[in-house]
Amino acid sequence: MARSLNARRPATLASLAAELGVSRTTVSNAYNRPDQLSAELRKRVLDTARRLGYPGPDPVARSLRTRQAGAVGLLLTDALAFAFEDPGALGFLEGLAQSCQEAGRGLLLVPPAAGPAEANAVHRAAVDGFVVYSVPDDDPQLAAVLRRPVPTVVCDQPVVSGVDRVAIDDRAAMVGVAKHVLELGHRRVGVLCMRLGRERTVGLISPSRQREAHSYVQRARLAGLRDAFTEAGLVWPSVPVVECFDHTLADGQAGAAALLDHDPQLTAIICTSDVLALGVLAEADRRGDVRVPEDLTVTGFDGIPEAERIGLTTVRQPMVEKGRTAGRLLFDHGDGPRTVVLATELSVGRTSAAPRTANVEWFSGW
Amino acid sequence: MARSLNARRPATLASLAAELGVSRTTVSNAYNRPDQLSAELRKRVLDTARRLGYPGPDPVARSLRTRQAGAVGLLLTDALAFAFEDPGALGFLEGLAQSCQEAGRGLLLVPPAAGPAEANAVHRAAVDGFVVYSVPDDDPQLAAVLRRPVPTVVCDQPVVSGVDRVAIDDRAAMVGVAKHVLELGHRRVGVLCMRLGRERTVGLISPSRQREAHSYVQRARLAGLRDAFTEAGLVWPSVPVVECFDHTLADGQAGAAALLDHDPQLTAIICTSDVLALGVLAEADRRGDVRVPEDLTVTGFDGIPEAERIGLTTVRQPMVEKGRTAGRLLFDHGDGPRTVVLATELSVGRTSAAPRTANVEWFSGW
DNA sequence: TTGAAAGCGCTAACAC
DNA sequence: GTGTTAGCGCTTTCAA
Repeated sequence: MARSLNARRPATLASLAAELGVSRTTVSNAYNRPDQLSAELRKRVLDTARRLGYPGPDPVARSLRTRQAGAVGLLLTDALAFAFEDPGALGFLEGLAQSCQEAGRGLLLVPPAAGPAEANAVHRAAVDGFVVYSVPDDDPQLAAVLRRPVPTVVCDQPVVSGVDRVAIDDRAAMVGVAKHVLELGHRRVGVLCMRLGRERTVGLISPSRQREAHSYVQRARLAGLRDAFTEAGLVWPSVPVVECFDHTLADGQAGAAALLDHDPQLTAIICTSDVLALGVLAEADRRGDVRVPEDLTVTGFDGIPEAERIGLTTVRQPMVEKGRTAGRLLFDHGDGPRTVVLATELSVGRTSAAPRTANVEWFSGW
Repeated sequence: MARSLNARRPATLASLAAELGVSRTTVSNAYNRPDQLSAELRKRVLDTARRLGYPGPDPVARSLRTRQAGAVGLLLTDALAFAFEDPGALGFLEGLAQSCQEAGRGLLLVPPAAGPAEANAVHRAAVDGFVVYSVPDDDPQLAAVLRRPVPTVVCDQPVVSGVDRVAIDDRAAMVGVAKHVLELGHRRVGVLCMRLGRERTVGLISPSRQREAHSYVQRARLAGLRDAFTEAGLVWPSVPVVECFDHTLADGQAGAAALLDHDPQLTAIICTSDVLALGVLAEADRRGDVRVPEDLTVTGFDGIPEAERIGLTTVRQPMVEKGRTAGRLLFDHGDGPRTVVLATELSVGRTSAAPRTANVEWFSGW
């Protein structure tokens, strides 16, 4: 691509104007304001342009002048490809793409940082605004975005002052899941969560690591569990929590194995995502002697299509709507920074039931 | 967003230089060529920048100067969201995103045309190159891309002179499917294909419409069927072909219904995509009295994950690899225009079998 | 090391 | 309806 990158444009607006013996304004108008010149002159301009191989006004030069890029930048966790494998991210992308299309804006997927901070792709992105989707709190690219003087919308992230935000109430939703599980009578419960920080962690994690998680969403969901468990009289630090590094079924399965090896008596595993929950189901299936929900209750979070299909007990959240809302906030830039909190819904499926040795009597309810 | 779009930058490279009492070159070097000035001066520049709220060199101005945008444009059929709903497009996108990420380039999804040709988003895209994925031959956006003086790669499209291309041999692959079905003994076969043109068509279509299809891929696949059927002694124009407008399971199901209503004696339905084939399976299931493969053989094309899972007979094509190759062609711009044809593989699954009243005897083989 | 000068290609006021 | 003037903000020779 190198050579073509530096290729001279075959013709410019100025050279076209010279060829035609008119001013540059006239040529510019031929493209941008057809009503500002005679149809006949316009045709002559366009014809000559074609003859000279002039492809129309250079987009970059035009952007510099008009201060509009006609595109929004999207910042995602990790690899770009991550977004295409994660059903949740995919829904978000779909919604955002819809908004962009309606607004006639392009959607620029910004590649992750690689190398020195100064070379960050965020600094090179020619965009009118950014959407930041679920990146760690301490992500340097997020910091770079916030420094750029363009409107920004964050999604599934903590509040940033002066920036629009769209989210769900992760914490409350997780409280709902916990209550559901506890009300069924479960007392020996394990938890599977997604990556909390940059480092690859294996096995059980401590409450302090939970609190210090760099992922806002995971932190909030775990906090919801902690609150509900504590309120029910359970000792949260004694609840086994396993962190998965990759957000894949395979990692969820490995996490489930760790959890079940740690305490074979567990009657329920609560997951902070559906993908992980699918991994738990796979592990239960592999073990053979663990039937769901008879022997093990499994819950997820997100409401991805696959979860819906198999009847996973989970929290449905409107992923597509989230993306669409992010776009809307960006394009209908209102007065001050706003936060839109979307509704979620507990969806009780076929993967949760009372434990076999349920002893619901000594649970007094909420 | 309007206000912020026109917002003045809080500071520019020039104002920073003035404030510091140095030249603009020095400030520019502080960002782009750290080795060209003392570490101490550089620090002073960067500190002052932070204090003044200077976010670093403006990406658009820099692009104008360097003639590099640091991004690749992607042109897709129809709606942007299509990319995230269609499993094939998704795989392609994933592969392309990988290439872009490795090359440190952004990936700009160009919104579809809406309105006058002059307002086409292709003309506004600040990119160093384009990838065009499976758009109709007569797409005005494609024409606009080809006029832009940047390298371009087309994928699943006809050859365009002077432009790199990545594809599979759709026709040969479909000949393979047809042979498979014919060798099983099927003679009453129906065909389900994707959209051939811009207009919404319903029901059976004529051979002439097939030949005049604006979708290269569909044209090639149908041609493969025609060739194989003809070679086997069947009369192609008598083979019912139904066109689906939307590439969805629902449309595939409706198409299957049309086909089965037209000829209840069909023993096989060949589809030009897996998604459509899944629709056929759904319709067979709905009818109850049509079992697959006992009563009906169904084949797809693409090898999407869902097809793999249920054991659909189909043609596997490397979608992700296709995307990655497109990126590679763009970034390692070689000598002349090149075409890369990727290999495909017939995958015989559980949805194809001999017809119940098979009369294989009078078929002499190939 | 640093600075001065030149211009990337275009559009928006404003005058004619 | 058309032209003139003045930059948008930056990088890059080249000279000091």
